[in-house]
Amino acid sequence: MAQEDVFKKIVSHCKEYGFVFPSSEVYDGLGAVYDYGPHGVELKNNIKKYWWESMTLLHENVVGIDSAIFMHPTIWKASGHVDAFNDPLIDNKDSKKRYRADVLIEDYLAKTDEKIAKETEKAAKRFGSTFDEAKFRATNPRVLEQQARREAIHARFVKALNDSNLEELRQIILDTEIVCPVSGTRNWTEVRQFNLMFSTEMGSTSEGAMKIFLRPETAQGIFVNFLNVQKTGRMKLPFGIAQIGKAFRNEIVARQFIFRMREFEQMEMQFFVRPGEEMEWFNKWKKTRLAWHKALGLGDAKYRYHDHDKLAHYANAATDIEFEMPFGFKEVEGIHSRTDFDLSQHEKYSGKKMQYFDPEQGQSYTPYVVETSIGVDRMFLSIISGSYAEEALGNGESRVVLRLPAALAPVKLAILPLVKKDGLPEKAEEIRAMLRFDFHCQYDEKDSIGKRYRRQDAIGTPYCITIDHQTLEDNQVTIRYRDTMEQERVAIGKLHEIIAEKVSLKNLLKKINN
RNA sequence: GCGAAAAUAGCUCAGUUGGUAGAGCAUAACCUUGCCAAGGUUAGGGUCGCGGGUUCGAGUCCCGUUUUUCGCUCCA
Repeated sequence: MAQEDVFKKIVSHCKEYGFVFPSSEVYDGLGAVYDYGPHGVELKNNIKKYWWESMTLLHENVVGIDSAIFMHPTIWKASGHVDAFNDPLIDNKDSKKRYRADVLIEDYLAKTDEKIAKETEKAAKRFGSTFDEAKFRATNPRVLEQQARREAIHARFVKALNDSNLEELRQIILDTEIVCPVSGTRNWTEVRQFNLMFSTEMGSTSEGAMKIFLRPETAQGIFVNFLNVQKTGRMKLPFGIAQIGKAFRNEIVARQFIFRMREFEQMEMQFFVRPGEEMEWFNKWKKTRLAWHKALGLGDAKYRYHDHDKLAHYANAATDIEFEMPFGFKEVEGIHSRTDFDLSQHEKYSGKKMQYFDPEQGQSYTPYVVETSIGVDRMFLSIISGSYAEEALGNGESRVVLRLPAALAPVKLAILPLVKKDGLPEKAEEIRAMLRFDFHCQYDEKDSIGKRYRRQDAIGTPYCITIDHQTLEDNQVTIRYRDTMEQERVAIGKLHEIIAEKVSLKNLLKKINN
């Protein structure tokens, strides 16, 4: 089966079994926004719990916060998002390709520099040892002319960027006769600004309203609370702050189901370290985070690191943890060494000191930060894709099964009376009453037992408990395992202990800690 | 945002040169069976994504629009 078909089936499966629905579906949906259904929200909550406990239980020096989505607008100037999330874009009408207008002009400037350098190099060869490069550049008319032209364009470019003058950016592209690398034509559209941050207004009167942004990442809520947490929690470096929360990005292209959404949820941890020790911690967290993923047992081969060559403006090292989705290896988590960029920026913009006094070193400094940032929704998708299987059974039949890690499954066990008479439902109800406070149970007496097993397979329920006539005599039930379809007879009194051991998050957490 | 394709029941799909909307599975009720789905009877569920146009008549043809998929582009 082709990979795209598998992906389509997973999307259908998510809808059909109440994991994920398109948002506002009765109104034709809203682009790239999705809702989680009854089983979806359970799975998602379990994922978040697994992450949260791995951070806060396994690390004494990692604490949590929950910061507001609304934040002071200057935060986004300090973080660089106001600039970096505003890309001026231009399309070539012939090739239908889209480019960043500023990148096109930067490329042109770089090419001009190259030309001048080549010219100079050629001259150097001609003149040999008597060549004076500075003098050549200052006197050669061709070079002078090119240089002057370049400087003029550069000046206009910088001014246009500062003024956010989109028409001028387009005019520069026209004046420099930049052509589309693909079509080779100069048939350009207008330059348009794309703001990747959502904005709204705070304040109920129009004149008193302040434009504020919905956060495009949760990290800044941690940075601006760095000192609050450090001081009130008596935290000593190194330490981390963890947060789970919604973030919003007005993506130009948002696609591939819940992989790239406009409203999404992040689980981020910012780890504050002494300057100079960041690479050590970066490597440590790289390992720890991969172990967290692998502990789920979806298959080690489905994960890989992807180190960044081009680094973002704040980072001095960056790696993605990628998962093999049905549409290829895709980023699920990013681990970044963010240096002291964020804290320094907030110090600069707020005018407040963002430093830590290190008692051991007897001095203050701005900590460096190692970040782990994971998308809950991407994690959800990776787990569903990694668990989804269509299996042929020996008897010529087949089943669809979600091999979810037991600790994350939305329903932990199904309680099934073999027939709905002879006192079996009553006995089943007794067992349910005993287990319902500890495990998410589902009771089902409809249809044949085989059919009910398949229904549970489809939502990933790891264990089914079947009550039969013999149960009434010996107080034993059958426990049926989702993955192997094997059955075992156990005493009712032992059920709690057996299930608890199998579905506990503890066992996952122990795997990472080793 | 551009290009291409698609949209009919919860899911997967059929629907003839344009003539009053169908199947399988799923769901609900009852009967039957009882350890790996698809026995019987019955029921509910669709203004065919939405809006316009052509036509006596549109699920079907045309235009627009929304959503989805793929490619381009972007991706902290």
